[in-house]
Amino acid sequence: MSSTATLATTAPTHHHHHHRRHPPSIDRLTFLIDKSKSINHLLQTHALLLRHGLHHHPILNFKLQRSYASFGRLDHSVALFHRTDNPTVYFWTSIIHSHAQLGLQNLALMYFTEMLTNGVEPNCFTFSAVMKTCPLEPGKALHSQTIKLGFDSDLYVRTGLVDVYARAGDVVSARQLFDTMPEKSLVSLTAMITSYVKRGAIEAARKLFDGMQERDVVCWNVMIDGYAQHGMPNEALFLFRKMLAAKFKPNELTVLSLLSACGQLGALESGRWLHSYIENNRILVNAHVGTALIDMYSKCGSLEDARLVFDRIEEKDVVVWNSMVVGYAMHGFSQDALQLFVEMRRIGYRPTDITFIGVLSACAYAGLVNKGRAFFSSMKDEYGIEPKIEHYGCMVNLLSRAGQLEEAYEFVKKIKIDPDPVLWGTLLGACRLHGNIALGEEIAEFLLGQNLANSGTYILLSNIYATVGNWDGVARVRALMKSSGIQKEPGCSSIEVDNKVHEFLAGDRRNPRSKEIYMMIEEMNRWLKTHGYAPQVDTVLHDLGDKEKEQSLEVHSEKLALAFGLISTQAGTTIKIVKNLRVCSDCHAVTKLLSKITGRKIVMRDRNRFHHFVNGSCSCGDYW
DNA sequence: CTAGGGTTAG
Repeated sequence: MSSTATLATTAPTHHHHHHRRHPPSIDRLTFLIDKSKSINHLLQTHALLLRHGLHHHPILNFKLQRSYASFGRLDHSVALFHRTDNPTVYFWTSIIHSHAQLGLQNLALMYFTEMLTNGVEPNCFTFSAVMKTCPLEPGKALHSQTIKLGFDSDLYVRTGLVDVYARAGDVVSARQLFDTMPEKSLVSLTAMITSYVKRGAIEAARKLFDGMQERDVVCWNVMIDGYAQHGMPNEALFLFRKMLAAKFKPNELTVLSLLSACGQLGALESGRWLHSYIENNRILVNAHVGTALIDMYSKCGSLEDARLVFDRIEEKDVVVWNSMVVGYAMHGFSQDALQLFVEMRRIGYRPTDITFIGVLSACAYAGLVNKGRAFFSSMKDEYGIEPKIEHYGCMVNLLSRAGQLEEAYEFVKKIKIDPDPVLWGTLLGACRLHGNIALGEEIAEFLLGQNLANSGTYILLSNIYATVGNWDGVARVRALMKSSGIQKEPGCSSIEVDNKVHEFLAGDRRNPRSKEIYMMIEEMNRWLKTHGYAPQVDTVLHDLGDKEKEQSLEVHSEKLALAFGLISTQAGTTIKIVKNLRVCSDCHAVTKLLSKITGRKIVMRDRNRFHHFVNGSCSCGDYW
């Protein structure tokens, strides 16, 4: 007994030495390679092979190469391949697969071509490997080759082809290949669903999904993520509940999609629930999950939680840092954002274009014009990052917030990229804030002439006129909108109570507690009146009398959500509201006052930023 | 030896 024990605990090198004259069997070596737990294990087995002169054995060599690749050591894998004379089709396929897996598509294709040049016949496995992440053009060439060789009906090859066309956005060809498949599988169905989801054809995707005979976690993830990525976050959460009810076990990718959905909804309670789900189910909070959590907490208005997650992520990458910097910035906590930026550089992270989105918006919110300008030039000069339209957007914000509207305009005109509607919208918004009619009209006219105007353009222009009391202008815009059939995008505010997200449109009466909500609105109006508040009827676009205008303001979606928050949460609780558009100025003023009257902290997320209303004032400093 | 799923943004 004791001698057996000694043998088992002997170091591997000794063990091998002991067997020098009796080389380990091929089976034993195969086992060692396949069961390697670490790269070191593998290196030891490799040494063993060399010692016994077995390194030319085709199967062992092939398995060794595959194992190196799976540990992310493509360098070893490639070296081994190049040392092999006349590699078999298996070996070629494996080296192609290893490159494709890591997204090295050009190299994968290069090996494929080389293989053909060497007179080695590809098989179904080879085609399946090389098609992975292959672009459309070479994909089409592969397609005809498979037809010539009679492989195109093979389940795996065909699924690969569906995926090639799907990834290239050619959903028609993908569907045709899919429909004519001799046999379909869960995977091919998922590939087709993915194709629809990528184009935003969620209905079509859902139809296929609903018709599936069997499902697995991947297809659930694709469908849930489809909703999350296409502005239907509530549906994503809804489908997730179905997934749990159907007893499927969510994984890391599931929670990533759902955290994004919670962030979009501002659904803090659901987000917290997911966070505990992650912890209870041993899903590792790696950089990906960590980023998603930080983003969710920031967008749900809880920066404290975002920071806690940030501090606890062991292996932070630049994306993790970015999400925290951006989180601080969008809440207007500029100093924290900039401090974190300094810290990340000190540790040695290289900022990316996203980092500068955070840094520049932080400067804009804090009015740090010169600092922002300096960051903007350092982007290119110091870090070699070409500014994108988004960065110009930040600069326009920065300059116009500081009142340097003309300079912002000049800035936009000098941009080499074509300015887009969002950028012009930012500038137009600045004109509203500074009551600069002349520039506002110039921009709006330009946009109308270029056919770049959207409903936001009209609304902003009208708001500019309203700011300076130019009612003729307001009326003109209204007429223009009417004649060109432009509809205002409906404002929608949501609030999460008891794990459920409640959405409100203006004048909405769909909520079961509607009656109480409108009673609360009346109560709010009485409070406001006592405090001498006069509704900003002038900002109302519609052709209505003052009384009606007042009434239309009273039922803005923000106010309905706020009233619902007041009647359905404990006194003293922070109320968190998410709005799809910018906050209207009447609602902003009302919310400020109500934060004082009710003693509640109110956090409102609008399309661009957060407003923290506390005791009668807002963190945006009335500039948004 | 094979096929399908992902994080930060004006």
